[in-house]
Amino acid sequence: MIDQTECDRLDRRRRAFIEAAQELFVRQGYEHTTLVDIVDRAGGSLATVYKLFENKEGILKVVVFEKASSGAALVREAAEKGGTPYEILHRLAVSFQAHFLDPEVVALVRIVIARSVSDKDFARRFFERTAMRTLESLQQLFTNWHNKGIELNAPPHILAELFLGLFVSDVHADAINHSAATDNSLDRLYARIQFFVVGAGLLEDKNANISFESTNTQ
Amino acid sequence: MIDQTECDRLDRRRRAFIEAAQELFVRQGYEHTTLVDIVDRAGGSLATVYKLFENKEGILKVVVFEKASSGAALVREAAEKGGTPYEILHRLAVSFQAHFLDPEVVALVRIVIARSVSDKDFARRFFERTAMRTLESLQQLFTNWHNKGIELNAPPHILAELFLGLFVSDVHADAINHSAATDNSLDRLYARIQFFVVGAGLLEDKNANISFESTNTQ
DNA sequence: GCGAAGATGTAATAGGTATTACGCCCTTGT
DNA sequence: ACAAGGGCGTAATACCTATTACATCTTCGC
Repeated sequence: MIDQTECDRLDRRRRAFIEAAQELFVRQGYEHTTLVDIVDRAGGSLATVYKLFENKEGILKVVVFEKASSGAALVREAAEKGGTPYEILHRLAVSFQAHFLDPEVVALVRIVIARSVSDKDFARRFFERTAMRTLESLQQLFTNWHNKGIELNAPPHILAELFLGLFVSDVHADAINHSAATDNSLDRLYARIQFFVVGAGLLEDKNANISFESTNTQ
Repeated sequence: MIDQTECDRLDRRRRAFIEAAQELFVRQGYEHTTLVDIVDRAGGSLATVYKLFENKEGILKVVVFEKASSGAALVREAAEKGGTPYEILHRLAVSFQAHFLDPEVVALVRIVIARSVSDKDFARRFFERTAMRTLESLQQLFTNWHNKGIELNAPPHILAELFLGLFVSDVHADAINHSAATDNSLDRLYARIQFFVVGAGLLEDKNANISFESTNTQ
């Protein structure tokens, strides 16, 4: 009865709905997007939306949790390449910056923020699947270094929070201000990495600890 | 015709509406608060709400912008008491922490966040009245120090952003996660101040730059 | 082609809420 | 005490949208 082609057809519809919903939620917010909007954009039928997602909130959950990912993989990748803590953090920062400034990620966070305000549980689950895992893996990274005898200026969990905070705060600002007031230049990124590394006590080469004029490129 | 008592009466109503609206917006969000909810809580009449605020959005704007304040005053206060940069920043951090963790401020930010997502202009105006002014005054503080010959590891505007970010990120987290996952202990605050001061290159006493075990109190 | 399972399009339902309209009643200054 | 202006309470309007119902059309194995 239900064979592969059936599944494919439904699945294509499903994907079309999800994509349309995501696009519209991002552009107008969840509350101001109607199911008819979604159907108009995705094609198909209202009845099918209800068959697939049960109700409007169902489609939101799928949109959000199908896309949500933690940064733990990025932490692992950066660590596996080896090098000094400075080098690893530098790589990680670049990769975090790329990840967290991806417009799709910002848009996703915007949706989640809007929803979280009136739905604690939604906020909690998203937080657990993303930031909390990233935090844990960062904390592990710092703990490993500490166990190897590398001195840190603060406990690993504090450093993990601070490091992730450098990027999450930008995402929040972007999401809330619609990227109005953010400077995402490389200069800024490097200055922040430098700042973090020095603050954490992870900079072996004290020469790099220089007055800021000399870091300007003009 | 319109005398003092008239004004007082209307004004009391106005305040009651604003207070009720704030309370309800905070608890259920702007979208899920009806004008009837507000009237039920504040007393008075729907007709009066429209007379005073024109429409629903009008009352939101008044609630938000009547309460919004920048942290510039806190920066000025902390700086005027004098002392080393370390001492000033420490004072400022404590005062920022108190300000930004005030439940009323968190709640206000929550309202603004929810609204900002679907109203760029609203977000921009709020940002300009609050964070931007605080940033400017922090930047001025760091610039003054730099002009006095104090070496900084990064340009003033980067440091200002980083310092404010330490607190704003907490407010955002609180607002979004409903204070679910935040640790607001003094230990954490002090570790963060220490981190910032070291990262910025503002710590004269290098002895304080110690491994974290020795800062634990057991 | 055929028939059934299921997708589609459309229309009806149902509930909610911003906004307006209007007559009553209380406050207030004289 | 009175007249009037203005807040009060309520009901009506108008619109929007989630959800359901249903009849029709497609698809696909056979």
